[in-house]
Amino acid sequence: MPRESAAKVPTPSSAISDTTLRQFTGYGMKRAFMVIQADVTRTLEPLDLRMVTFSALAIIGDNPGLSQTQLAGALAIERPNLVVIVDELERRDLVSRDRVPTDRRTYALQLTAEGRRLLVRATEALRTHEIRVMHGIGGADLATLIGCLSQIEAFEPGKS
Amino acid sequence: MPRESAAKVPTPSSAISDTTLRQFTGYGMKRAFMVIQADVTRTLEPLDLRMVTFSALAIIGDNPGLSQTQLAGALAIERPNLVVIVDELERRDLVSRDRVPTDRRTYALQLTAEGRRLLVRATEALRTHEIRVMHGIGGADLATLIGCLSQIEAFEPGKS
DNA sequence: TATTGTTATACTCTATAACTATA
DNA sequence: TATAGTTATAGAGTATAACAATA
Repeated sequence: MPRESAAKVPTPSSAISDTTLRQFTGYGMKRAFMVIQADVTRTLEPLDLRMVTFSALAIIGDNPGLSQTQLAGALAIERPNLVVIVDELERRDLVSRDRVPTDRRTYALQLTAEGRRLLVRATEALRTHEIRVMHGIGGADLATLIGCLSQIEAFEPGKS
Repeated sequence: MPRESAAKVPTPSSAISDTTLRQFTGYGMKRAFMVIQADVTRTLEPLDLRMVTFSALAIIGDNPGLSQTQLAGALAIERPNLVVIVDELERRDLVSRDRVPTDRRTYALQLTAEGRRLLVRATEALRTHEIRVMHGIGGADLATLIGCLSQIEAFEPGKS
């Protein structure tokens, strides 16, 4: 890949090199994730959902009755920030906050019927879109990709 | 994976399921990227660099003389937000803003000698850390991973 | 008229401390 | 005393409009 112009001259028009960053898989992950994120945002927009509100619905759907602290942990966000999210979902009648008799400090979160319907619609829309994004990737490669991601996610700074 | 408790009872202690989200490769990418991001942040901290300031140094190093508009494009951030970043790098004497005689509106960005030294140190530190994070992934799988990421990055909403 | 860098500003996300009510 | 949810607030990060200098 020869340099066409002398050193210290700005690259002709807009062909900027990122060779140094490209050596890092983490950089490729960021670039790829930005594409996915943009597609997810676009897909959820007509349903008036953001990535985090969709994720909240999905986690509540998988764990009916869980507490806000547990949900915050699953979403990896701070409890204070979760409050406004659950506020919005409750206001839109997608989620209910039910008092727990055995511990009146906590709420048991549930999807409402409308919450369940919206979760199903959003999940199907995202599945369709993800297939398009991953379209060029073969089945075996996709399995390898998922395995690699799990491996990375399992990394702990302390070990090794 | 049988449910141990009756429906609508909070999950015992803290074993929250994310089955619905796990079907999406994008979710796995986000989780994996969060781990990488945390490691990168920790690695760059002693060098007083953030992800974005390191990336700026790397792009300037690969494209000496480029303009701030070009750098903003390469980093995918808005021009106004880049100004404060370049301000900081210039104040720390890592980057120079040189006037271009042929177009006195633009600056030609260059790494200083100290900027080059810091870039090398940071790149080596990150390389070591990335090897640890990717440690469990075989060579062939890593190549597949990188290929998949490129494929995803190349996705365009319009096509297909 | 268009573009580069800049300022001001606003909006979202995220993070922390402190409060209340319960345990 | 400790915990769940909440409030207030501050700090990042990100986005847009508008300006001065220059083309």
